[in-house]
Amino acid sequence: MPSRIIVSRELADLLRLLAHPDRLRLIEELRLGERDVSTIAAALDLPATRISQHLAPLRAHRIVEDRREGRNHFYRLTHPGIAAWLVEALEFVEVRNRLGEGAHIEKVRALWTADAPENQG
Amino acid sequence: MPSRIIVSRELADLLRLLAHPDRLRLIEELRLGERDVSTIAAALDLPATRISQHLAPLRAHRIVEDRREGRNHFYRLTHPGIAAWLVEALEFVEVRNRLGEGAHIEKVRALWTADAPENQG
DNA sequence: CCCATATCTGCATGCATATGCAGATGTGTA
DNA sequence: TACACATCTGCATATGCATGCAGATATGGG
Repeated sequence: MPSRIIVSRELADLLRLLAHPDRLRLIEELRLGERDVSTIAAALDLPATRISQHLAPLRAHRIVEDRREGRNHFYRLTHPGIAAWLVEALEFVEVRNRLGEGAHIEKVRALWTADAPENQG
Repeated sequence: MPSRIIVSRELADLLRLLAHPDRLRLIEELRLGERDVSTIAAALDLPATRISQHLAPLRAHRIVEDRREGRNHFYRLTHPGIAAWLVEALEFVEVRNRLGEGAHIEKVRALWTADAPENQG
């Protein structure tokens, strides 16, 4: 099998893994720094079980790494740059959607780049 | 509904749209320049009907644009930069996969950046 | 040991997507 | 008009993922 096809599969796996609103918000939350499951759950207003379910595949694909401290599991982005990379994708979001929201995309994008990240290396 | 959630939805839609090996190869093919459906089908060794099916959602989300010339429909990337952006994602592909292929990721990545693109601007 | 907390894993249902194929649409040519 | 070519659209089946919930595991305190 040609390498080109292998690459496209791995890339597709990665994209599929990221292609969920909750997981994107989760990654955005981790951009602000290390967080435990309950804290993420509270920030995203979702049950902790759901967060754990989302974290499992992200952990398997090394998108996030975890560290245990007592009963809590702290998660962080393996590649902090992935958050910035995701924001760049807004460039390619359909124009109709941008205008439909009644707000400039730059404003919306600011929501993802604000909040003083701790680990933005 | 908070804008942050809206953004995560749109972004997830985009990622889901791209998260298919054939569509990624299709985009990579278009990076080389404008192509008609049959030419893409031949390059990817897939039936033209399948290519058309993949192009439909890409067209709907303005990832690609089309131009008709006689019986042929020529497609091109709306944002040529999306191809380079996708290549950057290889940075985040699980390390185990990289080593498992027995080849340096840089070599594989070269497959996606070679071939003298016409519209890489 | 018993219990509460924090998180993980497994399972069932429902929904979305991929695929293959048939048929429709549009275009060029005789 | 008839026909071939290029592409699109619609439909049926199968597969995969999301969700919600129950139960399992691990840790800390009494």
